[in-house]
Amino acid sequence: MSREQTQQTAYTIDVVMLTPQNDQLALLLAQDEARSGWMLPWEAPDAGSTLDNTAAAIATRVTGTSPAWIEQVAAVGDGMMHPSNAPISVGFVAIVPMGTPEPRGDRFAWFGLDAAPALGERQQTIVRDAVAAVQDRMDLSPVAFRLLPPAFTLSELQQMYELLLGKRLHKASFRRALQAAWLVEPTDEWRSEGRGRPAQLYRYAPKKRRKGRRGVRFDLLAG
Amino acid sequence: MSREQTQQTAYTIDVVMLTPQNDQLALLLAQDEARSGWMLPWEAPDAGSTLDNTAAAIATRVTGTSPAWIEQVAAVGDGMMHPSNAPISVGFVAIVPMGTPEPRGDRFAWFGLDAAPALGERQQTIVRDAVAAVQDRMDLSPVAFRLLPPAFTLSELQQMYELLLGKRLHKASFRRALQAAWLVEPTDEWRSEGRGRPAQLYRYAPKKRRKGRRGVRFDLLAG
DNA sequence: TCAATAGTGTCTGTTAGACATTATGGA
DNA sequence: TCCATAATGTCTAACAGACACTATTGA
Repeated sequence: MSREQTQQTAYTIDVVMLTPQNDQLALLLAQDEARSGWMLPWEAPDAGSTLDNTAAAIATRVTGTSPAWIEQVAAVGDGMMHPSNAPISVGFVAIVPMGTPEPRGDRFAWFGLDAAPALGERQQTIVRDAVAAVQDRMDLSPVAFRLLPPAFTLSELQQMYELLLGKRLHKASFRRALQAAWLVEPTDEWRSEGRGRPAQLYRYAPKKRRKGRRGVRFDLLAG
Repeated sequence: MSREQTQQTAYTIDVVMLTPQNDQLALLLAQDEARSGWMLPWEAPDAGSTLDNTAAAIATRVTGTSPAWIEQVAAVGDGMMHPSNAPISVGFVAIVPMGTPEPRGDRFAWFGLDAAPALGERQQTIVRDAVAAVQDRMDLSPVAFRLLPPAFTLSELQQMYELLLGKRLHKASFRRALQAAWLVEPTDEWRSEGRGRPAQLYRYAPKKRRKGRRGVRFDLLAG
């Protein structure tokens, strides 16, 4: 993120770091001294690193821990404002385990997704696409499990899915689907959480690989 | 695609153009004189154009007609060979209506996907991702309809879907799903295609918008 | 007539979602 | 005791896929 060179850089890598916080997603932003505002952490790439490596390095350096998941979202191009003067930026989403300590210094801070300050046009686009990408690709990747401690209750797991997907799920259906997918196994521990019946703890233990979804769906096709 | 400047360009836009041809997907390649081989059509961007506009312009110029669908696939980065010396390339997929005439000159040619000559590492990655992107996003976009003439038989439509998705579909289920989605309406014309009972012609006429797919699926989650 | 393709009806297994019920703790 | 939460069972509607059957043409 150094802007020592006033030189035009070829492109930047911008990372949208998300973490569960207070039952919603929080976004990590960096201070933009030049504009006395906030921005996504970004970097001009090192020659020789792959895009993914560079993005992962940014996430790791800023949060002090490895992201649970990181994936490219899209390249966003010209005609949009960006803290750099690079003609394009490649956006990444990273999901950071909950409870990650506040990033060092006051140059970074977490913001609730709804309470985040306005960003430049290009970074705003990247954030919007990043959240959509998480929700689209969630069910192809066991991200949720890496955001939880090794032992968790099924309610916690469901809440994590709901947070990442941005919608409520049906409890019985959720558990049936979990069981059918052979993803978790029960431990012999139970946890009492205030009121109500204690919940059994489970651990992530994928056993089977299922064939992809069947059939055709014409959902949303009418456009 | 001009390589007049030996200068390093910031990035390139590479377009994977696909069209139905002989019951399989065909890929449009350009001659690479410098390497006496073939390559994806690519271009260094104009300042001021968006990525999408540049990609669409490439597709239109090369094929002489507007693509039926075009979408960004991904940016592919460092450490991979590319006809340019740009550090990254942004890949796009374009679907071109069938029956598009051969591109002008002998600098371009269509190749069946399986019969295409080997490309550089980076472009090979882009082609692989492009085909996967078509198959992933097909059911969110009415691409298939734009590849067919305004009036078509349901068998033709199904074959188009099978071609784009790369898998066989069940006839009765396909038609039921079509009907449920209110996407087509019958005309009063019929077409006799050699043997067998003539098929009724349909036209694309989306009427309803359906809610997204429901529930959670944990398919493929065990990884 | 036979072969080939279009189009439809019926059955079955699966599953999402709704709802109800039991289980088990804390207040 | 009442309340809150966990966990599970049952019912229904929707739907994918299999299969069979009818319809209508060309050879």
